[in-house]
Amino acid sequence: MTLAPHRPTVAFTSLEDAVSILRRAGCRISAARRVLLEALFAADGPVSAEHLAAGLDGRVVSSDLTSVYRNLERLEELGVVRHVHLGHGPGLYALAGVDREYLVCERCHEVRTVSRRDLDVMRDHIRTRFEYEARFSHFPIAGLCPRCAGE
Amino acid sequence: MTLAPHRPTVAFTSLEDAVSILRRAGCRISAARRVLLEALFAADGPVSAEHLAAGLDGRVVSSDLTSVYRNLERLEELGVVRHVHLGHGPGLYALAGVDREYLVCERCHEVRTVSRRDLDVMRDHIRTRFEYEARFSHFPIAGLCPRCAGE
DNA sequence: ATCCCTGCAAAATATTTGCACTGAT
DNA sequence: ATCAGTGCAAATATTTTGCAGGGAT
Repeated sequence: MTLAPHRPTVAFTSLEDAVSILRRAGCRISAARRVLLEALFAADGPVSAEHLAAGLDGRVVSSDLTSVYRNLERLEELGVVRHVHLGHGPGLYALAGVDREYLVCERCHEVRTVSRRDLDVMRDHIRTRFEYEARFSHFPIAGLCPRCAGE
Repeated sequence: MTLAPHRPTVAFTSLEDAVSILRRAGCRISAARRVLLEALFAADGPVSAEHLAAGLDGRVVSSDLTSVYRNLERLEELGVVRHVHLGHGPGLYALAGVDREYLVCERCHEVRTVSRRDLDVMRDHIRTRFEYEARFSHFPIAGLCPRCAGE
């Protein structure tokens, strides 16, 4: 039972920046990799490997699922990609650079996006209280959204 | 992609209390169910369905995995059982009554158990800031433990 | 020319469903 | 006697691994 290892996020904003990171790491720039990066840049939220491989419903070219998994793993090692578990479905992947963390309602499954800064108070508290460096980008904060909490 | 619905936890301390809850819900008390409850009471932490079905390494009698899954689901609906995702492995089940929440290190995979009260400040903060009723019993707080944070 | 990476197939892991039978009520 | 629940088999969902061939360097 492994968790995604905590990787430092590398700064990059364009697809070509991401390509440079791959090059610097000694990776080859295959068509499959470029397409995957295109898909990740085109996605507007965290998406499953399956969805990425399918080409985000035709928005980008589709590709082989196994390669998508392998390349997501590689990109995650390089700090270019992250994945989050928003529920019981497949892991959802996104560019590591995006400043988003998540609150998920366990009743209506609404996903609320907040910026990293919004959870800094919590991280500070956990650091002080437990000496833990909390990361809310792999598991969301689950609970009840305002509407569901009020029944 | 579903999350475990947020169920109120019922108060119970003994196996017979749990059996009563099942009875009150109109459930039959089969051997499989009694054995599963025995296993849950015997477990000293969250355990996988597989481990429960295998009889916790011989500590209780083993049973059929499918029935274990079905009964865990039922017990979870009744608020007797909860499951938590401590990493990428199978979901881990425990009696809902136990006062435990988890911090998990993403580097060394150490699992630190804290009591619900220890995370109340966080819950209060999230309630005030986001109007969310956070629950840390389904997803742990992931991050880096003191040792791994210090490299 | 090298060998990293691909794409297919197959395996592995985790969980759910179908179905005929059995045992709790 | 009823029918909820069981236990087996099979299906499903997600992810990983093996391997032969192909493309980036």
